[in-house]
Amino acid sequence: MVNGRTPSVKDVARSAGVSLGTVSNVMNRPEVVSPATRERVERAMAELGFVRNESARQLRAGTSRTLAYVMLDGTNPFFHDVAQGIELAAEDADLSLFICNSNSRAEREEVHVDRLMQQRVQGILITPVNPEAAYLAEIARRGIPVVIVDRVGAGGLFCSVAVDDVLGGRIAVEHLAEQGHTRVAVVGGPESIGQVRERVQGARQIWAELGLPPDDLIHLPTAALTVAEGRSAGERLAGIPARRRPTAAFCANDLLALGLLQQTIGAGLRVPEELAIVGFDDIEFAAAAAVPLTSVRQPRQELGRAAAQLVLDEATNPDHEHQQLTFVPELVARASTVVRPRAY
Amino acid sequence: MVNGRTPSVKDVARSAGVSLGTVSNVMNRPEVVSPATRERVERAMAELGFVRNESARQLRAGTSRTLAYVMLDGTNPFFHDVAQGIELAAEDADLSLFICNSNSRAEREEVHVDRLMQQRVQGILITPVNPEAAYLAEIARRGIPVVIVDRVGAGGLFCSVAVDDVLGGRIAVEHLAEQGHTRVAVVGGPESIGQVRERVQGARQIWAELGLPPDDLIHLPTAALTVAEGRSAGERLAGIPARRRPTAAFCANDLLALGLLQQTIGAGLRVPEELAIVGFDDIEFAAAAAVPLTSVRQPRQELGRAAAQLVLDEATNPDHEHQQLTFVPELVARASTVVRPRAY
DNA sequence: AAGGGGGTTTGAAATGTTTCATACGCCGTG
DNA sequence: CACGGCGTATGAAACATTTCAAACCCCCTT
Repeated sequence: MVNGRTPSVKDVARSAGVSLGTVSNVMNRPEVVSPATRERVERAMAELGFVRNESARQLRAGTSRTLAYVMLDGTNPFFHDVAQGIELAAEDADLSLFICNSNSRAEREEVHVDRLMQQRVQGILITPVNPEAAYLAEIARRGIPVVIVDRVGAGGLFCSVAVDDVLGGRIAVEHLAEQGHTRVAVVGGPESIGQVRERVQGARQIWAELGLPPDDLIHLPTAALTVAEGRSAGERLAGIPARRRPTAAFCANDLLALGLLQQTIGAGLRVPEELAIVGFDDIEFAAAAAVPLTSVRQPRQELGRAAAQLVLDEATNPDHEHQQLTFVPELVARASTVVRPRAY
Repeated sequence: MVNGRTPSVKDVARSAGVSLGTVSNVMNRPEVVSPATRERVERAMAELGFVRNESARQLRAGTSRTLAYVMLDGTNPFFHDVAQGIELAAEDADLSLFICNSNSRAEREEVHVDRLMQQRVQGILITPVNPEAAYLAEIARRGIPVVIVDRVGAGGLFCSVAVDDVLGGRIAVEHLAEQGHTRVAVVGGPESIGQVRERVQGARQIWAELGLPPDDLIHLPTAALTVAEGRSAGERLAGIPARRRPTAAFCANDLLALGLLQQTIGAGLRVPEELAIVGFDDIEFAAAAAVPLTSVRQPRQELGRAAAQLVLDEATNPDHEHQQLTFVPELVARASTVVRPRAY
C-alpha cells in the first residue's frame, strides 16, 4: 500500500525497477518477459498488494469480462437453476456473471439493462417481462449480444432459448387424460405472461384433439405465478361441489401447484385420488413436496448453458447467425397424479 | 451510432456544437447548464444513441456505483431473500447490486471476491464458507468495506449481521420440550459450518438446562444442508424401532426439514403425531409444505437490508465503527409440531 | 465608459491500463 | 569487425470520462 492510495502499475514498476510496459506484460503476456524480471515484478506486486484496476483495463482494451443475466422472478427457484447453468458456462469461458433481478417489473428491468450497457458487458441474457419491448430491439440493433431466455424474441432479432411451452401444456393434459380424467382445471395467469398463454393453449389443443367437450376444461385464472396464488386457486377449487369439481388440475408452474396442493390437502381432499395435480418446471421442491409433484420438466441448467453459449458466439464469432433454440419438455410422473408411480 | 463505433462524449459534443465539458455537465450537474444547450445536448445524445461508458467514468471519478453480494448457496431460497433485502437498500442508494454465488466452494468464492476487488465495488457483502479465512481479513485491512452476512466475523475486523443461532437452537428445542417430547433428534451437518455448530449447541444447552438426559438428544449428522440429505436422514430415523425412535426432530435448516418431512411421511409416519419437526430459516416453502413446517424464523430481508446499510456507512462515513448486529430469531409454530396450531 | 459580477462554457489535465513501434543488448555469422 | 537477428524492455499514445481553473459574455452600476 502506498500512502493510502491503492497502488497502480506505476508503483509496481518503480518498486521493481522496471517500466510500466513490463508490468503490463507480466500480467498479459508473461511468456515475453524473462523469468528473472517476471519474478521481481511479481514479488513487487505481492508486496504492495497490487490489484489490477478493471475499469482502466476495460477502458483501454475495449473488452469486458462479464456476462449478465436479468432474471424475471427471484422468488422462483426455476430461474436460479437457469442462472446456475449460465454460471457454469461463464466459468468455462473465464467470465464473471452479473445476476440482476427485475422482480417482474418492467421499469426495474430497464434500469438494470441500462446499467449493464453502461458497463459494456459482453452480452446480456434476459428473461424479459415483455420480449416485444421496443428497447430490447433497440439494443440488439446496436450490436450488443442479447439472448432471450425462456421466451422467444420478436422477429428473429435475437437468439433465444426456450422450451416448447405449447407442447408442455399438451403433454401435461394428455397425461391427465390418460389417467382417465375428463374434467380438468387449468390454473394460471395473468394472460400477459407469454409462458402462461402458451401452456394454456397447448392444454386446449390436446383437449380438443382428444374430442373432449371444451366446457370440461375449466380455466382458473390467477394474478401471478406464486405459491400464495396457488393457495387461493385451491380454495376456489375446493369450494366447487364434488359432483361438478374437476378431478385434476394442470398448473402453469410449480409454485402454483405447490400452493394448490397444500390448500386442497388442507381442505381434506386426497391427492391424487380426489384431485390429481400437474405442475410445470420441475423445480427441486416439486419432488420434495409431501405428495411429490408430477411436473413438466424443463432442462433448466441446460437452458442456461445453451443461452450462454449463444451469447458468447454472438460476441466473438463474426458470422454469427441468430437462432431460436427450442428444447423439448418432458413429463415427470410422481405421486400427485398416479397412485403408484414409477420409482422416484 | 457513428460508423460502427459506439459514440462517445466527443461525438455528442461535436454533434451538438458544444465542448466536451458541457456534455459532461449535462450528465453530472444539469443545473449549471442553460436550458437551451442542455436541450440541444440531450437531443444529440438521443440521436446518436449515446451510452455513457461506466469504466471511463469510474476510472476518472474514482468511485463505483455497485455493491456486491457473494452468497453461499444458490439453491437455498434463504439467501435469495437476503439478497432481495440488499437489493432494496441498494436501490434506495441508487446503486446496482452484483450477485455472485460461491456454491459453498472456498476457491470459487475467492475468485469472485478477487474480481469484485478489481472492479472496485463500493463494498462487499458476503456469507463466506469460512469467516476466518485469511484473505478476508486481508481485504478488510486494506479498507475495502466488507460485511459478513449470517455469520459473525473474526476479531471485530468487519461489520457483521447475523441471527443469534445459539438462541435459535434453544427456542426450537424448548418448543419441542414444551410439547412434551423427551427424546429428540438433532439433524444437521457438517460441523464445519458455523451455523450448524451453534444451532446444535443451543439445542444441547437448553436440553441440559431442562434437566433432560443428554443421551436422549440424538445427533443425526448430515453431509450438507440440502433436501436430499434431509431425506437420507429421514430414512435413518424411520429405520429406528418405534420404541427407541425420537418423537421429534430439530433440523438445522428448512431444506433438511423438508426432505425429512417428505421421507418420513412417505415411510408412513404421521406428522406431528408420531414425529414432530422443526426447521430453521422459515423460507417460503416451509409454510407451503403439505404439512406446514414449524420453523425458527430469521428476518431474512431485514438481515440483507441491515447489512447493506452497514456497508454503505463504512463506505461513506469517515468515522464508521465496525459493529456486529445480532437479530433475535423467532419461533413460528405450524402444523408440523402442534396438532392444532394458531391460524397460519 | 470602465468596472464588476453572475451565469455559462471551455480546454486541458488527470485517471490506470494496454498496445505497439522502437530501442537495446547480446550473440553468432560472414 | 560489421551486420543481422532474436529476445527483452521501454515510452508514449490512446481509451472515455470528470474536474476545475480560467475565459467569456452580458448586463448592471457607478
